[in-house]
Amino acid sequence: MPETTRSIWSRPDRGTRGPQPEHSRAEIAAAAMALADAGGLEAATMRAVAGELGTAAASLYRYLSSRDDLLDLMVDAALGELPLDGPSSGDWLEDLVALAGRQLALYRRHPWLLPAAMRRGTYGPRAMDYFEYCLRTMAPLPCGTAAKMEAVGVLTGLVSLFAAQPAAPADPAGIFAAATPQAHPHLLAALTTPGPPPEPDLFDRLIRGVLRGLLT
Amino acid sequence: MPETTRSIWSRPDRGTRGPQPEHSRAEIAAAAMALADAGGLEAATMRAVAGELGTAAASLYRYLSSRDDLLDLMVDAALGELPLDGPSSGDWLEDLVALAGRQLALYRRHPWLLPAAMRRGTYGPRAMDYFEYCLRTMAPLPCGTAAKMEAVGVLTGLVSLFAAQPAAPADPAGIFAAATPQAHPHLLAALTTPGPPPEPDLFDRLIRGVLRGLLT
DNA sequence: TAAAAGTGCGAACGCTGTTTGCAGTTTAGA
DNA sequence: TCTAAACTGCAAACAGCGTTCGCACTTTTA
Repeated sequence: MPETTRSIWSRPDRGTRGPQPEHSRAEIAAAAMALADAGGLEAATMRAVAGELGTAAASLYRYLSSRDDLLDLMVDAALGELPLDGPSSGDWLEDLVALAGRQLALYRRHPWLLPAAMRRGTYGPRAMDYFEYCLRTMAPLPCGTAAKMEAVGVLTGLVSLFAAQPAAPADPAGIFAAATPQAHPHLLAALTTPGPPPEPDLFDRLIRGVLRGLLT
Repeated sequence: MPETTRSIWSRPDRGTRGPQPEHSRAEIAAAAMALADAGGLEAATMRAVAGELGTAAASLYRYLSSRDDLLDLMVDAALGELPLDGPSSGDWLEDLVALAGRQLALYRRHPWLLPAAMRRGTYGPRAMDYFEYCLRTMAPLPCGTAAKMEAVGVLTGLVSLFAAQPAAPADPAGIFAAATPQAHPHLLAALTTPGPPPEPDLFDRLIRGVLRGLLT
């Protein structure tokens, strides 16, 4: 058995001795992503992934040492869909805001990505490319590196925050069904008052404001 | 069997007919919280909670219709530890910043609370008290109610963001162990450059700035 | 050519949430 | 007062999960 070191990224994907493996980490990750896209993260069971690949569950443990490894692989593969090689606008703030938008779209496209990425193991190669891109974009700024890393953390955190909310908010009257006029007068008033709809570009405004406040 | 309606909050905790139940929802939630505090959320299994109460796993289904109900109960009970009856300072911003600080401490005290609260079912009574408190605090502001609800969402989101990060950040050199000088020069430079430590009151500053920007 | 290392996998293990069926208990209505 | 309905507690089982074991087979190394 392959010695079970900390993360899958520090293990070679295969040895040199035995027969050529019939599958690859990328193939396994792709099969698991397809299952999770269709039925959520809990649909990507070891047995289901193996079935998708035409093999048996136990065989997956030749490629992974645990299901956590599978989730790490899925997160990394999904991050690979985030384009980082577009042309730079020359404005660091515009580039970061655009990146956040693409990242939010990615999280919306793969709803399983947020819970899978939150069980923070070590970062995979794609996550390191992401950090590298952010730091390169912020290179001209005179801030310290600690502040920049903090800013990246807040950036991804804000994306996660918006990704956790559904794109179209559910009916609040249903969610707060048990609100009582005695105990929750303000809440009930807020639910019944129509009021103007919120501005739709909250995400961009928030990202811009927070990054500007953090880095200048 | 109790008809399995949407959430546990819309079901009566017991009928009027049979013998008096030997336990209560509050007792069950307390036992589950103790287990989760000690061994994480996955330690609060139905069997373990039942064992803590000196009963059998199947008996819990007289009080809950699923484990999701148990988690809803735990989240609500934990939110009950958040004091909302303190004196108001008269300054809405100060009150909300103080609330955020107490909330962050709560999430740190119960690390299982964040993942448990993120699987958004409907809100429990304690969550509605929380919303009510926020809206009451923001009552003097001239903003629309939609903007205020948005601000509350961003507030709890920022708390979640900081709660997800460990209090003492882990060694970055270990997390980014696979960074290579060719592909990640900025990242490696950021890791080796000592630089000044980040200011410790990032949380308060961020909350204050975001709320001010969102509500004025 | 023998040994070492790797691969695929059927079968099992321990654990999980949940359901079923039954015996005992309390209340509601005639 | 008495029967029927509703409720409680729970042993036992079920289906599914991640994971391990042992074995036959294949490829590379020395």
